[in-house]
Amino acid sequence: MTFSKDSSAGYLVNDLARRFAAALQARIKPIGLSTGVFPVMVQLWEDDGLTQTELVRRIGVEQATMANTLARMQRDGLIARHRSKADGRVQEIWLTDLGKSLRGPAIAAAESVNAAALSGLSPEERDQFLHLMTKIIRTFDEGEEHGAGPVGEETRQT
Amino acid sequence: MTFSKDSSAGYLVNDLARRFAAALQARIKPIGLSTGVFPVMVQLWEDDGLTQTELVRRIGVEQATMANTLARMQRDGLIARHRSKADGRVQEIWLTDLGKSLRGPAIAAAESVNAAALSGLSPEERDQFLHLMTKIIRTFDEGEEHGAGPVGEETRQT
DNA sequence: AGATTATAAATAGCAAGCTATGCATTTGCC
DNA sequence: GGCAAATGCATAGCTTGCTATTTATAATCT
Repeated sequence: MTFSKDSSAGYLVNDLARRFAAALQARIKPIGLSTGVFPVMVQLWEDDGLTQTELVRRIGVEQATMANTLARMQRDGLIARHRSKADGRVQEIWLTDLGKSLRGPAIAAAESVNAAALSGLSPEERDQFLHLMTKIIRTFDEGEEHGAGPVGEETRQT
Repeated sequence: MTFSKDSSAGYLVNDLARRFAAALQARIKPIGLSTGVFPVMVQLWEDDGLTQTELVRRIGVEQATMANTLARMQRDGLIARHRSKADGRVQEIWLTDLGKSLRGPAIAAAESVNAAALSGLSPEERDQFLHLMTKIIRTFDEGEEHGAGPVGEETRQT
């Protein structure tokens, strides 16, 4: 019984993710961004002044990961954090002028990566691909809902 | 102009990879394995005694990443490293008895993750999905061949 | 043979993900 | 009003990836 990496969805997804990340990194590093920072910027370009909790909710990363990412972003002059007057626990995240200015080139870079990566597929295949991924993500989400469903943890049938 | 994460291939692939990794981690952690170690084990179960360079070639991770992963694997008693007599620079990587013993459960875990993740797709859709990923990976590879092709670096058209 | 070049592996240092834990503030309840 | 529970962030410490550099051993080229 051989485990073939070329027919394992998990293996291929992981491989693909690393390639996408490397390609994006190559294109946005010159303008001072990185892959971890990118999704946060996307949200802030959409809605500036979000709280950390809201960013966590939208991006789906752990709170601690977000805290660290925001710290690097502040260090690099992309954002500023201001304590909320309404609630002393909350930090509001605001883009700096620098951060705002990167929107155009950054989005162009990401779209160019997507376009290049999918350039070997027909338009129908591209739709199929996005559709299948969305469907699989939904399956994962369902697993979580009913507390450890099919994807979460092994359904023990001892 | 809005960048929608739900229609960005890169965004979805990254999301999916994290979910696959988390699901695999949940299943193999109990037997003492982790996601980074898994691909190395798969190769060694196939061909024990490989060199680090050969593992790097087969798995497609950087040499430094492999060196660190192997160090952890040795620390955790999964492998042993022996200097080659033929070439004093080379380290041969051999599974310990513990390492060998994990093959069955580990592969079962990985296959169960794949099955669960794809459980919402029809058999045709699953084939499609694997096929599309393979095709995209090939596109990335072509990019590298002719030194910075479409996916590697931006074709500058100033 | 000796100097240079090439190759195998290790190490340093960073990013980005995770879990677990701690600290401060707010909310809710009596 | 005051205390317990909840909430928002930060910190510690780990894995897994990366680039760049260093060290040791072979190979190659006069």
